[in-house]
Amino acid sequence: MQSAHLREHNLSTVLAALAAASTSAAPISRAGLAKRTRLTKPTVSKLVEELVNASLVEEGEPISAGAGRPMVPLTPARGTLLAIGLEIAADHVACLGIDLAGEVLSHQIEYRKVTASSAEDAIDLAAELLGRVRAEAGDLPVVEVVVAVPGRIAPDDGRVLSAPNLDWTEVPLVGRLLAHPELAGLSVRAQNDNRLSVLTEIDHRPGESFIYLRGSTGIGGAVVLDGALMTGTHGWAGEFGHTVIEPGGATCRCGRQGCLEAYVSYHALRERAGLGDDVLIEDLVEALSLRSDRAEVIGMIGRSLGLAIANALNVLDLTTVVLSGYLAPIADELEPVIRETVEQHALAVEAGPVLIERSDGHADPALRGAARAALQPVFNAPGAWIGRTSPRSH
Amino acid sequence: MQSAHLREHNLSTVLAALAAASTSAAPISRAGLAKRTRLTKPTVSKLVEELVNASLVEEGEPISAGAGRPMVPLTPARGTLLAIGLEIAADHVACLGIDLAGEVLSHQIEYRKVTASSAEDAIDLAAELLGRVRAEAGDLPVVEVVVAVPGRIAPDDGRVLSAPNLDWTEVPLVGRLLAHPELAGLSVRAQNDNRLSVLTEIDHRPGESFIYLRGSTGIGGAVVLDGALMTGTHGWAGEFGHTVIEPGGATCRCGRQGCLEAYVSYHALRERAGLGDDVLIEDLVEALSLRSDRAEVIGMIGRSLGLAIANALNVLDLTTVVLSGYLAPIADELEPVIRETVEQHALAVEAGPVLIERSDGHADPALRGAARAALQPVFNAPGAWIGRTSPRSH
DNA sequence: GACGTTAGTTACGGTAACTTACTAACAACG
DNA sequence: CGTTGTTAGTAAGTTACCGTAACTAACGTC
Repeated sequence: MQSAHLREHNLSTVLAALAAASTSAAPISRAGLAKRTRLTKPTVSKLVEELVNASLVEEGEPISAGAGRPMVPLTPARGTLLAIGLEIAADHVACLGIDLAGEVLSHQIEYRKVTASSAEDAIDLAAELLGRVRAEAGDLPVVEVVVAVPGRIAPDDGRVLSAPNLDWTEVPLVGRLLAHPELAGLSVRAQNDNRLSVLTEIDHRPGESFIYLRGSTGIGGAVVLDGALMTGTHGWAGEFGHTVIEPGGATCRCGRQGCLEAYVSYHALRERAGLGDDVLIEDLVEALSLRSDRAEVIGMIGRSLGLAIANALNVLDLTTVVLSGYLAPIADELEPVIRETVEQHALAVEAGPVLIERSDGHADPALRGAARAALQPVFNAPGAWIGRTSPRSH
Repeated sequence: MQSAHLREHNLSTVLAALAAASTSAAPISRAGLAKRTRLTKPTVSKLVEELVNASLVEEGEPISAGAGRPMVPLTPARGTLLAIGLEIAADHVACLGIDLAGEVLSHQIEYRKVTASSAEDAIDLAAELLGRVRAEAGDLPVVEVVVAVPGRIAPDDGRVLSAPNLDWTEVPLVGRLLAHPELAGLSVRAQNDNRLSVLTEIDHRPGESFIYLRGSTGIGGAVVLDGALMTGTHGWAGEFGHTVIEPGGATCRCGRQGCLEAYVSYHALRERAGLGDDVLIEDLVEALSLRSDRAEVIGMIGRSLGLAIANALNVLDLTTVVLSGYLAPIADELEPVIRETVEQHALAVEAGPVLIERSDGHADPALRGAARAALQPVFNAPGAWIGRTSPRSH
């Protein structure tokens, strides 16, 4: 490491510690940061001074906590930078703008059916919504734009390889977005929606390691190691949907046999429950609850998930599973079935209990996660953003 | 990061780059290190000077390569520090002492059946062999001792939880070893033998990501991400042996059903081939090759492995698989079967070919890996070893 | 033997972080 | 109401690391 990078590294450390503290609990002081980062007080003061001058951090009113001089609370600056999340889903397009503090500066959503033929329209709409968000946020400097898509994305150029839910194949999403004037000169990335959803979960479980399973159209997911999202070669790590749970079993929409999704995807469940294709994902659970064979269906879902989870836990040696999406509302019922299956097959249980937990169901975690991801460059390299913020308004 | 750590960090960087260069190809010069580490020549010179003075690095005779001043080749110092690997296996106990250059300073091995009742004897023998190694190496300062055991080890205190191959359960291995005078004051760690074997493989594939599968008594393995061994919560990540490949299938020795090991472990194969339990692991492949149903057996192994591999590849999103142990000699025959199964089930194939490769069969990779692991502290924190080496002898 | 080239060193300067010692602002106590 | 103790934050000076620029060293080539 070169000495010039040392400052950058420490700036990043301080800003990250500051953000972590202010999301979790009470804001933190310079002295507190010094303790957490193991840097000295003068060093932290200098770094904080730099961050405050650059409008990346703001000081609050001094707070007295018992004896001693009151601390000056530090928080990520509000309203100085704009991070933008976009979401393209089967029935809507949305855009969310947040600032460094995670505060929502603007939220735009349009409900519209997105299909293969309307791909261009959806992309145009996304650009338009993004334009509205930028305007409503007061034309702040934009950190980055991250687009959530329910499909597979080529890591190099942001092409959507396939998004079954949208009926998209080979859509050059990022390229098309960049062609719009609203996005001129911006940095745009696309990501799988499930992988972005998990970012919201990571915020609530800093530094933890867990498997994340999300039921939406298919079964998506992610692997989180020590608070960091595992990527894999193509950025697809944690795609549990096509884990084989029964060799030669039911045929999956992907053409393979015995995939988890052949048993517990939205479509598989809908068909099994004898429901029409007009039942929304959100209503699937409720529709199931009306049926007499509910327990049986829950049991089937639980055993299928349990097998996939057990294998994943064996390979990864983790002990925590977080259920999200339409799995979250039935997590309590699924838990005993999954637990039984996991305990039959997973090795990790030898060392202690496996935790099967429910996600703290945030509204639209994918969109929020996309915006959070768009914030990341600032925390990774604060130095690059010094001098590029809008001066504080209030 | 504190400024004092910067030096340590750069020392580590330089030493690691130096070691990497000298294992792979021709030794490297100060100028070469400067290029690789992106530090400047004067900085590298200063750091190298420190390492040379500390007897961690040694200079060779200048080598002229075309025009310009000849370079001074730098290599990790030989015979100044001792890293010790121990191995406790079903039929032998061994000890290997190497120096920073990876050169073998002493190798001791005793063939003896190790079982539950002879656990104490085996540990005594290990300590004795270690004493011989230290003596033969000339009482050099010992970096660390790492013990390879074919079983599960508690990460906190080095207890062997279970080692089916040795018939051990709950053996306080590290504690017992430390009680011997030969190991007084040394740092001792225990590790699973398969996880240590993979270190030898990592040396040959620096920075790569792959799944490692090793056939010995059971099917062990490891997951390597960007050249780093994945640990998991208990240090068991990559234990593929008990991946479920057929729910409700054959009963495994672990008591579960449908495990991979229930189909392709040494015992399972031996029984299937109708061989007695006097066939050594090393001879298993040869014994199989004499049978008329060889192709069928290979097919069964390949399909079983393929399923486990496909699921692991799906979850981890990796594209390379390395086969080792008794799987290595039949890797060429297994490859087409595994490939077919993987292509039927794994998603990664959509993005390109999955590579199924054979390990560069080193002799006794577990023991060698243990010694390599025992070397690691020096590369991680060279500063701590400055002033603690034995002065060069030759 | 002058020149170009590559390896490595020397001298110097900038910068970041640490040490020490201070001031600031409060509570508790008598 | 001052004194004392405690915690937050600042100021000044020092240390140490690394980078820059310019050098020397040791070769091959023309």
